[in-house]
Amino acid sequence: MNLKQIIKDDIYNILSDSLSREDILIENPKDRKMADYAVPCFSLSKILRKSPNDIGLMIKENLNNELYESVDVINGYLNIFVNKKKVIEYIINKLKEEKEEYGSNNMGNNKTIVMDYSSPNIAKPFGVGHLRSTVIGNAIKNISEKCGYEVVSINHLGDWGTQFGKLIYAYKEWGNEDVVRNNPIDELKKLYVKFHKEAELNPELEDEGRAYFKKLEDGDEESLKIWEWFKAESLKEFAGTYNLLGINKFDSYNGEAFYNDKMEPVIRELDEKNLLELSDGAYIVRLTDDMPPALIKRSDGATLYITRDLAAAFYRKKNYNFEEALYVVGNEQTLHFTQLKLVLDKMGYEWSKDIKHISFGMILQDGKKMSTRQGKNVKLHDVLVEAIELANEYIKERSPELENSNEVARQIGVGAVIFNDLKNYRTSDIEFNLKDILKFEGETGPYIQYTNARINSLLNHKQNVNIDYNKIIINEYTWNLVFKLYSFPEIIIRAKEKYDPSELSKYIIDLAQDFNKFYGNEKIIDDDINATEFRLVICEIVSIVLEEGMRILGIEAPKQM
RNA sequence: GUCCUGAUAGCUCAGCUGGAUAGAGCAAUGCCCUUCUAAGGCAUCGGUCGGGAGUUCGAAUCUCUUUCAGGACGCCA
Repeated sequence: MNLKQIIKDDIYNILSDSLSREDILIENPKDRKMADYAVPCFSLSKILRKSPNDIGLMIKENLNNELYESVDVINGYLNIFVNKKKVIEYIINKLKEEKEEYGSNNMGNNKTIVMDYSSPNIAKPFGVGHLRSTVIGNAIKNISEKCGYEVVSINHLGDWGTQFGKLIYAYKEWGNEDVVRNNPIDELKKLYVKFHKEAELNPELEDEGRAYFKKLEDGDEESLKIWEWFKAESLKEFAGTYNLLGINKFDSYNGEAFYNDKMEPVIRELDEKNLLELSDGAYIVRLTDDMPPALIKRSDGATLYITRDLAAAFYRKKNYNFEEALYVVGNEQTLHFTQLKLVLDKMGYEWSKDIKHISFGMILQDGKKMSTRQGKNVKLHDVLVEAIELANEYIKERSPELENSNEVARQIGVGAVIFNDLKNYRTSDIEFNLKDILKFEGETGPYIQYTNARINSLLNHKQNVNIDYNKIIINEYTWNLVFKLYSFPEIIIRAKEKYDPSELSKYIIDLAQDFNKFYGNEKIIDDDINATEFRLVICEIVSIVLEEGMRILGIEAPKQM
């Protein structure tokens, strides 16, 4: 049952002579007291040459469907209230039948999406910056799967490139094996920061860094050994952070280094297609006039970011035959991905259009970009630990006898951090603010978790008797809440189309708010068994959608808290 | 300098393809736990939607212009 579609069809049947289906708009009114659905008649007024009110009245008189409870015409709007009992009964039955499958669709059946996300840089701390890619990517993966897509998740580790040349140089110059072994990531970060500090005074160091990367690419044994060591330490440390986050399953961890032996054929093909051009000793591909060319090979012969990404794109197309390839990478890399697509397009691959840069806003500090080079990046692990500690304090104070409180504290603390990152529009920059992240009240992850835990405790009173819908009285709170559930499938589709988890987060917050209004203004359990059961069934189906929404967002749902 | 984003309440942000009195959360103030989890609910306070012009029945939303902030801009990723 698609109410909007039904309304559209009904109106179309009344007016069909003079207009097309697309001319009929169905809106969700801002003020729910106005209507369940509103049809503005202003644009129809031009086509039909009648006043909006007359059109509304004309539709109203011919509208005849038991699904509508009442129809009014006000200020040029046709306001429709649907038959609440019918819709509620429909939603309850649907959710009881489909359970967590509710909201799924099959738009992606037999289609594969390859997703490149998280992708932290080896030998650097896992910072809050990479949290965004991880969390947004994970949510989009779940949303896509909900839409029937096969998703291949790739953690494209930043484990290759000039930065390792710099790091190896810094380690050999200033590093100490024992010190690094004791506390690898922090020490490597110090070395990395020191390198850039020194390089500011002595720019020749940049050349040293490049030279070491070139050595690495040429297979220099000592450099490779150091690199492998750094990589292993990093992965060890990252695993801890991923486990805390609860996002730790990727189909592939093939990072940039994986494509080391897969770039030559790409370069050859570019050459064969006469796209390669020598410029200042480097190989470039010219794109459009108003865009800098893509640098394929440095003048010393070493490869670059885009070279590896080209090789990766071919590898993925060949191995996964993707419908879409999503790159969940920050805003600041827009130019890189525009260039990547253009190069593929110039090579004649029409699937370049399926490559999509899912960009997101940066995490700012004092209004500016956080920079690892300056040592400013905040470690995600520390933030998570702090959030979990705070959750523990809440638990000690409010539910001291809670079992497995450590695990619940982890779920809550992490839920707060994840939700904080997902609640805003994907492309907006976020100011890093520990105070906001550590807020457990209001529009937060813990608010949603708390709402669901509350429902869970109510459900102990359920008796599983059949509901007599004829005896049901539906008030404003009940109707708003159930009607909200009705729009969940649309929200999933919108989140997929926009590649934006915030569509879902906003919905889930709304739903939790509607539930808490319902809960706060209504006594759920009373002497009337039929009414009590009805309210409990509503609680039950709300919980199904809340939990499914949280699962998609990557937030765990403790049963008690 | 060129290009791209953005600017909505004291703060953080919503506002779907232009549509009915611009909405939440936080902060502030006042209520509500002898009744289902107060991480909650209710109420009050708070806005010339950065400025200016235009498009039209109608603009926070579209166009132009201007100011401010951030980002990107060949050998980093």
